[in-house]
Order: sequence, then structure tokens, then C-alpha cells
Amino acid sequence: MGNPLRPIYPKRDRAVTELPPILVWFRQDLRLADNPALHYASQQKRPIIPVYIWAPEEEGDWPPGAASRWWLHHSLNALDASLRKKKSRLILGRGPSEETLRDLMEQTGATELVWNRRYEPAIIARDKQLKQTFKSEGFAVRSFNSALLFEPDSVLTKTGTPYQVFTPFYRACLAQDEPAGPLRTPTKLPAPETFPESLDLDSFELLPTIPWDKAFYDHWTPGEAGAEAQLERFLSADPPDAPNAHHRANFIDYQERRNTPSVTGTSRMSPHLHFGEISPRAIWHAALERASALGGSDPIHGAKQYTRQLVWRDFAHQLLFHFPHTPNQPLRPAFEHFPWRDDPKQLAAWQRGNTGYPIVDAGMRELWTTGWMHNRVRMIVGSLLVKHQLISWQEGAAWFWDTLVDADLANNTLGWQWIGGCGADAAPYFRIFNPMTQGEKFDKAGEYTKRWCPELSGLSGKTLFAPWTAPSPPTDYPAPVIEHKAGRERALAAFAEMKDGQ
DNA sequence: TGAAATGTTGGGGCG
DNA sequence: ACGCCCCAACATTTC
Repeated sequence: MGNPLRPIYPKRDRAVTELPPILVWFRQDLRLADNPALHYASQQKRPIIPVYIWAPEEEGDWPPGAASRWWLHHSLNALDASLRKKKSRLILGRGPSEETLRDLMEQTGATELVWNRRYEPAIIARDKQLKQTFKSEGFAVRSFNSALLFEPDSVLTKTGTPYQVFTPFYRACLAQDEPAGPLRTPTKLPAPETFPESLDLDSFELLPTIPWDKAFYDHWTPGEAGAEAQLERFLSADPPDAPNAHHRANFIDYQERRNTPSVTGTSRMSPHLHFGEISPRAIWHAALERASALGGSDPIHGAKQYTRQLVWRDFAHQLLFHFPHTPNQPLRPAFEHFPWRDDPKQLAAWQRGNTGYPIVDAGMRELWTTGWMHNRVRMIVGSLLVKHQLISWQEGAAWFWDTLVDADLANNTLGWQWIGGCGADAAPYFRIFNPMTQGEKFDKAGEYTKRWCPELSGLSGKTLFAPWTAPSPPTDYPAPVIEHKAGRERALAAFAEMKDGQ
């Protein structure tokens, strides 16, 4: 908002370029809108140097997987393009982060460094150390919250401990002040006299050499503009690119549509959120504002159901923050002695979508082809791996980590510990999904299953989800990795063994 | 954000 | 008319 009374000094920009610059260190906040660190920097009337540093070895046991790297490549490209529209640009560096940042500070004469926080244990440790070091060297260092609606320490039980069950956590979040509205996108990003050297994006070698990513381009548009367009598709009854106008926006019927994998009833915002191409606060307010603009109880209800899912993200992040060992170890210690099976062949069958259970194989193939899987189906495939196949949830987490474009340590850990029955607010171990029943329930017409398992196109009804019961089963589809009843009983026996073993 | 086993109830067929 | 059985439908409990 320009102040018409403020005199315009023709040399103002020149004066700004001569002041010591601020480094804005981009990490998982690859956007210009509602970006607190960038917003802060833009208010300092000093040159801004946007930086991204590729440092996978600083991510502990969890360097970005192949699908994440694909996304990152395109997202960095998009960020650089939108910075260039504002006469700025993204400077790319290679880790170690501390040395690279110090070099840049010395080279450019920058005196201040800002970033938005991350919550992975290895990153917290690195950032903490780095902040301390730079401060002791006389630099100003600031960090901001850009990724969460409510940060880990801001929502605790009455006794000051972290919540371990979602519903009370959710209630406590609703009792807080509502998340602030999104910050304005900086109109100007003052450039320094000269930008420091940048590496070429291709030197990060983020894209695959084998072209398994072909279909990714049909399903995803990484980057801030892609994120905003996707949100609009979800919130609008007439998305800009829809061939046919929907009757109602997806979010209005969210509760019902989000469990139907054959339709795009979910928001598909997860990868955009993971890379911070859009902020959860922006989504929160956009959904609720759209609902109140439409009026009536259905839109409000839909928007609340959807924003509730955003709070699951916060829940996952605060769990990871307070229980940093959980990506590798079960939250409930009893499960450390669970008798998992080591079975590379069966693991491979699961990974490639050859378990012989159609709804499972459809999901695993959707994941492999598009880098994403519908959430309902994630639960079904997870249950089969962990319970019927008796393969550890860590194996499932590792595969998802490598193949999901939305791979996120907090969400992935929560999801797998939930399905494994060993985490916070977890499904009891004996809650074993029946892969036939789940198919019949959530993919009634079999549309989703047949889309990804075309060899089953001749089947319908119950036999679609149990092809071995067909009069003449398809010859090009595998037999089940384990018979359902036997698998269920074996899982229950393993669970009993664990309980006895302590 | 299950499923299976077990228990209960009530209608209808049938001797 | 009545008791008996069967079984679907629903509820509860058990894993």
C-alpha cells in the first residue's frame, strides 16, 4: 500500500543497494506469498539475496528420496522464475550449509541471515548450532514459522506435556487464537549491486536418469503457481481447467469424497505443503472464507472437515518434535521386540503392486506411476504390509519416502506408526483391514482398481477384489501373497507373542 | 480412520 | 394354535 504523501526519492533504490544485504535462506518454504522470513527481509529496505543450498547429507537418515528430488528440481526452477519477475534471483549453493552461507555472507557483505523453521531432528540440531555460530561471529540471525498453523510448543496439555491423541490436540488448537491471516507478498525484492555466483540447478542432479517420472508431469505442477491453481481447483465448483463444471466444489462434500479414491475428492495439496509452496495458514483462511462466501451449513462443515486435516499435519510435526526418535523407532517401546519377518521377495511384491490383492496393487501402482497415493488406499496397503505380510512398518516408510512426491518425515512417521499400531493415537494392532471388504466399500464400481490394474477389467463385484474366486481368473494377475484369514491369524499370533515377550 | 466371532431378537415356515 | 427351528438383522464382545 503506497503512501501518496510520502515523497519519492529517485535515488532511494541506489541507496538500498549499498546497504549490507540480508540473506534469505530458502529451505522448505519455496514461495513468495505468506513467507515470514522473506516478508521480514523485504521490510528492512536492504538488498535481499535469496539462497537455496542442496545439502542432503545434513538430513540425517532421511535425505530426500527420488520422487522428492524430482519435485524439488521443478520447484526450485519455479521459485527462481518468480524471483526473476521481481528482478531478483535464486542463488544456488552446495552443502555444507554453514560453509556455503559463510562464504556468501563474506562475499556479499551480508550482515543478517533469516530462514523459516523446519522440525526434523537432524535439521533442528543443525540449525541450532548454525544459529549459535553465526551469532557468535556477529551476524544477526532470525528464524520464523512458515510451515505450521500452531508450532510444537504452543499447544500442550494442562500438565505441559505434548498431546499424543489427535482429538484433544485438535480441540486445544481450536481453543487457541486462530492462525494469523497470510502476510502480503513483497512487491519489491531489492537486488544487491551484483549477485554472487550461483551453481547451475542441473549440477544438483535431482532428476532421474531413467525416465520413470514421465507420468509425473501429467499429474503435478510443482511451484507456487501450481500450488495456488491446485487449491483453486479444490475450492472451486468450476475449476479454471475443468472439462466439465462440477456441481459442487470438492471441499463442500469433502467428508464423503475424500474416501473415494476413484474421484479427485482430496485436495492433493500434500506435496505443495511439504515444499512450502503454499502456507497452511493461507489454505486455512481460503477454505473458510470460501465457505462463508457460499453460505449455508454444508460449505462450513466441509471447510472445517478439511482444515481439520491441516491440523493433522501440525499434530504429526509436534509429535516428531517431541519424540525425535520415532522415524526409526516405535513410540510404544513394546513394539521394539515385535517379531517382524525379513522377506525381500514379498516386500518387492508389495512395492511393485503384485500382492494379488487388487485394491492394494492398484494403490502401489498409482504410487509408482504418479508419485502419490490416495490416503484411504495408503491405509489399506500399509495394513497389508504390516499385518498380513508381517513386514516392518519401517520398510513401508522407507519405500514411501523414496517414491512419494509428498514424502514428509513427520507425516510419514505418523502414518506408518499409526497403521503399525505402535504410535501415538494408533489403530490397535488387532485392527486388521480386510483388503476385499475395503475394496468393496471404498471402490464400489471398481473404477479405481481397474484403472491401475487393467488386467482385471473383465471382473466385477466381489470377484474383482478376490480374482481367485472368479470362474476363470485372469492368468496375468498374481495369486495373493498370503490368504487373508491365515494372514490375519498369523498377525494376531505375532502380536500375542510380543505381548508375552515383555 | 475394522473385522470376525458371538449374542440377541423377531419374523416366518412348518409340523 | 403352538413350539420349534432357521436365519437375517442388528448389537455386543473379542481379537
